[in-house]
Amino acid sequence: MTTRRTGLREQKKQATRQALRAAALRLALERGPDNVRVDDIAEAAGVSPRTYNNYFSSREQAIVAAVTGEREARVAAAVADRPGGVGLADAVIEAIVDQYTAPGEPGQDALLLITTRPALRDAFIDTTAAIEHPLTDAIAERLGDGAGAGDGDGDGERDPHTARVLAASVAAAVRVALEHWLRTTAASVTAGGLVVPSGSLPDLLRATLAPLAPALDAAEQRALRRRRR
Amino acid sequence: MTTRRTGLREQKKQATRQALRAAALRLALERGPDNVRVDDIAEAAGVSPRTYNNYFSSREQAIVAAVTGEREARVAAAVADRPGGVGLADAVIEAIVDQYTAPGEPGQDALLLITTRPALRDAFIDTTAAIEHPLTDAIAERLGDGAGAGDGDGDGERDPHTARVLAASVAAAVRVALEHWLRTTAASVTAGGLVVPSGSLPDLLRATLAPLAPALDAAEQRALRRRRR
DNA sequence: CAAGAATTGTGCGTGTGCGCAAATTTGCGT
DNA sequence: ACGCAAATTTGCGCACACGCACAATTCTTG
Repeated sequence: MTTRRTGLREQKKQATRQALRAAALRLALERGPDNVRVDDIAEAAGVSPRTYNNYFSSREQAIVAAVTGEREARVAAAVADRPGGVGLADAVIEAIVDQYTAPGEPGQDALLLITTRPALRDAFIDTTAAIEHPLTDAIAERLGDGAGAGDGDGDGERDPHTARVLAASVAAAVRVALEHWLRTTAASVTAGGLVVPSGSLPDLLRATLAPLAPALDAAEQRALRRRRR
Repeated sequence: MTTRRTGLREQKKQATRQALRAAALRLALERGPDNVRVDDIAEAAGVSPRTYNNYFSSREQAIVAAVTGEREARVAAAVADRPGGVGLADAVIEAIVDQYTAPGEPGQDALLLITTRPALRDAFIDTTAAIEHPLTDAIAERLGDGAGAGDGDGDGERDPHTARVLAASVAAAVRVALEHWLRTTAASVTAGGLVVPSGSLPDLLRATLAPLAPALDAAEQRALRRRRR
């Protein structure tokens, strides 16, 4: 009811997407990421090279997607699941910290690979942009834009901008945090010789998102006041 | 003392960059943007195609750069020039409105061309990312991070994150505003048949940036309080 | 003023992104 | 069960982004 449009189509689609991600990561780990052609990935996944490009627009995207998974959807769900009692800022910040802290499946070697190669780091950072639209919907929901089931792109809401701006700002802040994290960890890797998994990524995320808390809470107060009217 | 590093080198560099921008826009206007190969642009600017790619990584970037110019530097300068009396939020918002309202040189036909073609619209939207770093420096300056002349990437400041996050958020908000503006104007163009230059872009920018004002002012208050200590 | 260092323009080759149109698969109505 | 419409895959082809090695020009230092 939520995401299935026809059932079998979407299922097969996700299957091939999954196969491509897995193949890309596996090959990138076996040989270096520079010794992997897109033809190899396509062949390993059992599809045509052209089909591969229908799913991912770059080789790095596929590799990174194997690690990030469906983080964007999980973030949105996490925001929606927080009880209404906590403030919007806390809800958003903690939801993000949760989703970016839970290592889930990513093997440490995959993360090392990503932090090492610049192209992969960039692709990993670009991933944060994907959380913007789901997060927009989640925030709009919490702000109580009562105007129906528009999926975020319609112009029917009371204030179309606030949710979008806040979501975009949060995504940008997360990107800033990841950039900083990748820079420092990369530096420490170069210096120490052994990988330092993190300088406490949760704390860094909280510190980076903190400046946005006033904006989030102010928007929530505005929404409450307007709704009460 | 500000931007010149060696003098003649930078001068020639800006000259070729300018030549490439101008050639790209001129050719894109004469023929359609789809009938312009990068070889043509390079030839019109008198450089090799390879050199062209040293300056712009896509054909659309070059065309759009002819219109946007050095907007990023002007935004930063505008923020820095506001008197210290006005709040940070007002300073940033009005500076941005000024720079995005002043049409400057862009001919209306060039703007029409950009709003029409999707690829050019995307490139135009991506331009907003460029204001992030200059804006970071300007905001950091206003927040009075007293720790020396670091150009924004050093870690020597008191709070390295706030300025970066705020600048990134502002850039993201501007991007949201431009996306909305381009969508609606494109729709009205399709509907009306004649181009509608804007539905008051300044007001749209102000409305889109408004949700960030609490964050900007809160950061300023924090900085003041910390500095007084 | 001369030699060295650094930066920029250039040619070449490779891998890749993507538009287009035909072929195949899937969903749905009857 | 069958056929029509929509969506997806695939092959083809072209233009392009980018790494690498090298030549030319400019800045620096003795």
